[in-house]
Amino acid sequence: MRETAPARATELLEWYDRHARTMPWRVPPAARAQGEAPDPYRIWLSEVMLQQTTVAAVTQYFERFTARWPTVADLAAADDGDVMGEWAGLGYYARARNLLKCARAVVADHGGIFPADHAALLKLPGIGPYTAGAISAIAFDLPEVVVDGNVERVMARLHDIHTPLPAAKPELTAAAAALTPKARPGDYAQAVMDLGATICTPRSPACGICPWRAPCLARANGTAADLPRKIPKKAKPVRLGIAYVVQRADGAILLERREDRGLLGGMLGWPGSDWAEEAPAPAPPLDADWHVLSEEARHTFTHFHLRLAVHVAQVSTGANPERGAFMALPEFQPAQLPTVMRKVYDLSRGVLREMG
DNA sequence: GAAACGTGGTA
DNA sequence: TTACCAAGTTT
Repeated sequence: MRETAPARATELLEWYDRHARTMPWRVPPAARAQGEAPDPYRIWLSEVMLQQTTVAAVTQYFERFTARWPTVADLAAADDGDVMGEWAGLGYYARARNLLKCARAVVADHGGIFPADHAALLKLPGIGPYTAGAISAIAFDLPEVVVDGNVERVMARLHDIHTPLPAAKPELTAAAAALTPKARPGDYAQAVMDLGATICTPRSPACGICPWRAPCLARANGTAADLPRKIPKKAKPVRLGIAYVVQRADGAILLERREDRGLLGGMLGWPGSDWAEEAPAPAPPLDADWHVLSEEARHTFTHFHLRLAVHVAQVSTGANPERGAFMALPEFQPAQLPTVMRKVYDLSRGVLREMG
């Protein structure tokens, strides 16, 4: 093991001043130096969207949300279904449910003003240790230790830590705490994350142009690309199910709102079976002449692969389903469906056209 | 501590 | 095609 000089926050801040990425919610370092402060609502919204989600995916959702709901009070007053529909496609839908709960708590308990304090933020729905620190640091420039996946990777490499995650978390947090400066903590937090996203990347890190290449132990020892170590993930089982797509003669579509918990909770979807490793017996929502599509809808979730048989029927205007409710065509927006449900719809469109 | 919880991009 | 990965939180 070689020796290196310790890393310093100032080296990273100088790099950030020249290379900060542009994001719709971000106040760039030059503007911040002029005294411009970020909007805590926009920082909170972006941070919740960015949980386990890339900047590229978040940006368009962020623009739509803030155009439709410019303030936390606007969001708190929104219809639940509208918010879930706007979130559709972004994933981890508990975030959207907690987003609404949090907005309403900020209005009801904090006068519509986000608290700056880490402990107060942590009590709000959907805000955990990382997001509380990020809001406190970025929106209020408080010297919080902000540890996300980027920071864990950067610290593991800087100190050549081989302990696998998540056991390494306390060690990596301590390393991050030792580097967090009292000056410009908001810019510093964003700088480490930008570094992790653009230079100290998971695969093929660009060590040659890294502002911390001199102090980096993993760079010196040639281990950067192998860090951080992680516990291997379990294999995903396959689950099977049936989705029922029903169109009424007037064009209306049969949908149901899923329960406010668990997988895809609160989202619109097709009536259907449970999803299990055993193929389900058909249990259609109404009697009809069902057409079974030759192609299944395939989708992979966090912890299982899903194969959905798609059953399609056209019914008369007087049809009375046991489940779900008909939605008129102008109101039905496929973009408001979670991706797996949109895949089912896309497969059904050809048959629906033939029937209608 | 471990599992549940989405999706799209990339190798 | 498969597997890994991304600005985590909740139970």
